[in-house]
Order: sequence, then C-alpha cells, then structure tokens
Amino acid sequence: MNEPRWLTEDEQRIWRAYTAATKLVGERLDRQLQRDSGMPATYYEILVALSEAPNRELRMSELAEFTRSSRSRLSHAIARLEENGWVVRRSCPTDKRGSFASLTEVGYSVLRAAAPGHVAEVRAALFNGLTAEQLRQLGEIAEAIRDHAGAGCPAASCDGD
Amino acid sequence: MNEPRWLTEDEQRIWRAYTAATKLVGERLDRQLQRDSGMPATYYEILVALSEAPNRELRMSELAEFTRSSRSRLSHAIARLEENGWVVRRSCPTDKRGSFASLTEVGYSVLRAAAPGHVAEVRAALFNGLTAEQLRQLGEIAEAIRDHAGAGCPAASCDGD
DNA sequence: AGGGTTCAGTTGAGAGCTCAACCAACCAGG
DNA sequence: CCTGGTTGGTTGAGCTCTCAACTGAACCCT
Repeated sequence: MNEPRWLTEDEQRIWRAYTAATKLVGERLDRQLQRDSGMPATYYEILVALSEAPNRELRMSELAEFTRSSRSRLSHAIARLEENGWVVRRSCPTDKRGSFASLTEVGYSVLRAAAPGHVAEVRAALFNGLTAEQLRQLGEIAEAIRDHAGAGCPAASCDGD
Repeated sequence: MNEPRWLTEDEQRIWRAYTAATKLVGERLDRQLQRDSGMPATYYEILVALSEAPNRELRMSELAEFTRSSRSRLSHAIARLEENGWVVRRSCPTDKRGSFASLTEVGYSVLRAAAPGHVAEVRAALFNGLTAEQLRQLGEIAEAIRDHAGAGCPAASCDGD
C-alpha cells in the first residue's frame, strides 16, 4: 500500500489545537469536581443521568447508554458510588439478570451541592472564551462529530465484540 | 450566596454535544492506537514531540510542556517507554538535576509504523464528519478555548503548587 | 562558605479505565 | 424439556493517571 494521506499543515494545526483544547477543558472539569466534590467527572455524569430519570433510577444498560460508558466501566463506577452511599442497586423483578441503579437521597444532595461549581467551571473553561457565534458553531460541530464518530465506531460503548 | 447561573437549554445542549463528541473522538483514537500499535494516545504524542525535536531528544520539562502533561505523568510514561526500548534517558551534563528523554531508533520506527493508522483515524473520527467551513471554524474555536482555558488554569500542567 | 529557597524530576499509593473472561438468566428450536 | 446461543451484568488483572511527598541539585543572599 502506498503513502498514506498525511494531514496538511492546516489540518495539523487544527488537530493540535483541538487536542490541546479538549485536554485542557477535560482536565479542568475533572480537577474541579475532584477537588470540590470528591468525584471524577464521569461519576458526576452518572449522577446527573440518574437524577433525570423517572424515579431517579435506571437499568444499568440504559445508564451505560446515556453516559456513553462501557458496561464494565459503569459496573465499576456504580460499585464505587454504592460504597459512598450515593447509589444503591436494585434487582429487576421482571428480568433476574438485570439490575437498576438508583440514586439515594444522599447521592441527590451531593449532586445538588456539586452542580453550581461544576456549571461555573464549564462556563469558565469553555463558554467564556467564545463569542456567541462561536458557541453556536461549536454546538453544530459537536453534534456533527457526535453523530459521525458515533456511527463509524459501534464498539465505542460495547465491551467485547 | 444566591442561585448560581445555570446553563440555558441551548447551552446545555451544546455542552452535552461537546462532551459526547470529544469523548467519542478521544476513545476512538485511543482504542485505535492501543489496538494497532500497543500504546495509548498520550504515549504517541510523546513520541511525536520527541521525533520533531532537534536530535530527537528533549528535556523532561520541555517535553512536559509540549505534551501538556504533568511532570509526574511524564515521568511515569517515560519509564514505561524506556522499558519498551522506545526511549532512553540521558542525564544533562550542564544541569545535574535535569535529564533528557531521547527517542531510540526502535522508538522512531514504532512511531513511523503507527502514524498512518493514527492519521486515518483522525480523519475518520473527526475531519470526515465536518464541512470545510466547519473545520475552519473548529480550528478557530479550539485555539480560542486553548488560549482561554489554559490561561485561566495555570495548574493544568504543574504538580504540586 | 553557609543556610534557605526554588527547581527538575522521581516515587508510591490510591483510583479509574480497559480488556477479556466469566456467570447467570433468558430465549429459541427441535 | 434441554441444548445452544444471546443478553445483562460482574469480575480481576494490568495499566495509566493523579496527588502528595520526597530527593538532590542549583541559586541566592548575606
């Protein structure tokens, strides 16, 4: 096979800015949550997903889908959250293989306490640096990437296969 | 203190698309490199930075800056890369505290072998889903975020202080 | 010189993630 | 039934990352 199609100088500049930006934002968010609320960003997202679900609980597989997490990662995470007393597992009555993750009252208040700082950090790290127009563009671009990259890689949130 | 400034519905939509998109892209890239070349994306970036440096070597602290990595992470990473024989440490003659990380021939060929697949995945995961105009916008947005988020958080690549 | 401070880098413990293997319950088809 | 495959979820090992503590070298200031 012949020479691959390398990135042009422009593409390389964009790619490097992209990785730098996303890395910085991700690290800021993670650091803030860890420092102020004692949880990584992924756990925060789990709590958010649960808090928005009817009855504040979800099947593990649905939760995995919402949070775009592998089942394995989620399982480990829920185990940790359960240790903290923020979540409890409930076994599913109709399908004995399944289980629900259910947000506890404690978990809910931890989430409520964490939210303001998190939102502030989102603004500080991402939104405040952009014009309104750029923000709008970013939304469209992110949606395009999400739909495109998600389609091209079905294994993104699956374990084995 | 009073009610924090929550995200509007639009802002929330943008934020969620952003996290979804960046997570998907990051995971695709990482997965591809791990599968095809046996290294995480962060190690790839280290090898790239070294390969572009004069004499293919850099001081640890410079390398940390280029790769936007904490000194600690880099130290662990270089230890691992040294085990693989892809990098060697050289102590600095003029400053006995310092050390250089130096890309070996083996490391260089591993990098050359990994590059085509990586570039293809960058295109597949990110570029191919966007119009030329969106790509241009993404570049500007990413630069704005990088400069803004980097400034607001000096601790991003420092250990203790 | 001598003493404190800063600087470059390392180390170890603890935590989260990935991958592959696994188990148990459901579901077909014969 | 019961057998084979699929599905829902868990587990453990290995790896990377973070955070904090630490070492030793350089610098500064009298």
